Amino acid sequence: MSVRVRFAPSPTGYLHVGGLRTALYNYFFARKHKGKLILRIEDTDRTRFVEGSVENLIKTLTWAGIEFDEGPHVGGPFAPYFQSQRLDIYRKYAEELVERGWAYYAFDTTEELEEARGKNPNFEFKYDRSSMRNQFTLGIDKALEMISQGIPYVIRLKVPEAQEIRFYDIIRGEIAVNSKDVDDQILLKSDGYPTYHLANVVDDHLMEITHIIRGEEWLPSVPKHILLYNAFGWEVPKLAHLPLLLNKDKTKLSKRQGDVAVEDYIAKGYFREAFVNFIALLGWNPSADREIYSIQELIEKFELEKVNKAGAIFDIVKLDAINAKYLYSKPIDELASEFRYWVEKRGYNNLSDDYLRKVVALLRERVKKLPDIIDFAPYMFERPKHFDIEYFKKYWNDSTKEHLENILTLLSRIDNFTHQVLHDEVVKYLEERNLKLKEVIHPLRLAITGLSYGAGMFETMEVLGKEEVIQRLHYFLNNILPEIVNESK
RNA sequence: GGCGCAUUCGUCUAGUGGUUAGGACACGGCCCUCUCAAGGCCGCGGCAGGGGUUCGAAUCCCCUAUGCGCUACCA
Repeated sequence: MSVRVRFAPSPTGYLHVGGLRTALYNYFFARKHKGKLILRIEDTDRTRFVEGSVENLIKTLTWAGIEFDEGPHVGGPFAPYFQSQRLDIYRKYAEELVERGWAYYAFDTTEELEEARGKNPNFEFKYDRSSMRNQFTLGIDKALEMISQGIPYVIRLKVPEAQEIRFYDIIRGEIAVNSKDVDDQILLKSDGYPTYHLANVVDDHLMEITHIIRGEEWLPSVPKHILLYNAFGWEVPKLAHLPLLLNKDKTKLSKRQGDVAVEDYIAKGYFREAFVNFIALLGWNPSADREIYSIQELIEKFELEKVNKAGAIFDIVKLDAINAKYLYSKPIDELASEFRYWVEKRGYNNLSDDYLRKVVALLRERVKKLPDIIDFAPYMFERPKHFDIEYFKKYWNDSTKEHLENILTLLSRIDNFTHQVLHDEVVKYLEERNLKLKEVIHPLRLAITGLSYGAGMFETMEVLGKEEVIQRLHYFLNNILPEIVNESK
């Protein structure tokens, strides 16, 4: 039997990083086993629907490199997979359950339920079939009459009194729950929409899903699903409940404690390969001593059996480290063209491809993300406005000004403005006076960049170019230096 | 409260009865060095606790603790 798996998000806004990982594992599993990956939109809660989120979801999933075989915008025998467009199907199955005695009509209003719940503080509420308003207490004739009169009703699952429900989870092994702890779950809401449980079971069966790979938060509801599969006489798909992604404080990863939308990380400038790589390794690891994998390798190595049981904390420091590894190893040309996007976003237009290539080549080892280069080395994009006064104090002495002036003259005579030539000429100048490079290189850095850190100074000057370097030195000596001398007193 | 799941360095993890418990990130030190990085070397640091089973347990069983999840006409 060929593998068929699905990713079934709710269109409530954006793609959550936990959702991305679930999607990724489903994708890996499908590709590895040459199966199909289906996208199904679980939009059965009309109150939570956010306009445009489906498009957003698909866009982000595509960014991550996930391709679907069936579902919205893909086509296929079941397309479009919007649960909101399949209401009649769920209703039909819910009615069938009622007819066969596995479910029943109930008429309790929200207020009545709230009141009943109020009597049982601390979440001890369990729907009491024998005292609430439903077809058993009212009588089936009365119930049908009420329905025909248009009185709102729901269909609830008739959970057996005390029956042990066992199931096997690929990641967690054997799990047993007693049905006495399972509530009479609503299957069909009064607005005619199904709840997750019904829609999910019906669709997974109809769409011939072989493996359900989803988050651990669904584990407690598996018994309800098993009951449904049994009631319909359907085979239960293989189950695999993924460990949760956690905040630093080990609670379920959520907003308010950092960014949880994949789009936020795209906006920050993480590479898709790095982000996917990082997310994929949260809860699963193909080996002991490696952490950089291409999507193709992740697919080849993926094994559900090796997925961890415990939740994993989403640590952005590790993400930065992985992103940096990609930054150091990607081809310069690719980086440069991507860098143009970030640079122009900051308003720096008219920079040549060649210049961007050089800037990236020089600075990528010093930052974690491509756009970070702009903040790390702003002097590559505009002349420094601020000068680090502490840095000035540390390396400046009485003869420094004279040396800088001499070096300025020296530089203006160099035609082959490469870092090697610059280095040799400056060192020669210093050696003639028995001076060390560090006595002048720092003031030079301050004058040209304003900062105390950055790439090699000669390399930096080469990239900036002769004209720019000379102008900056001039400007510094004439306009800035008197100011800082004053200031540092 | 009930039910369920989980627990290896700070973090991500390797490990499936015999290992000096391995790696990566972070952190600290050294080297390199014009600064900042990168890189190299070294270091710090862990099997939640208690009982068993066994010649032998991070690995198997039980209990405890802790954490998390679920407990909606939300998914």
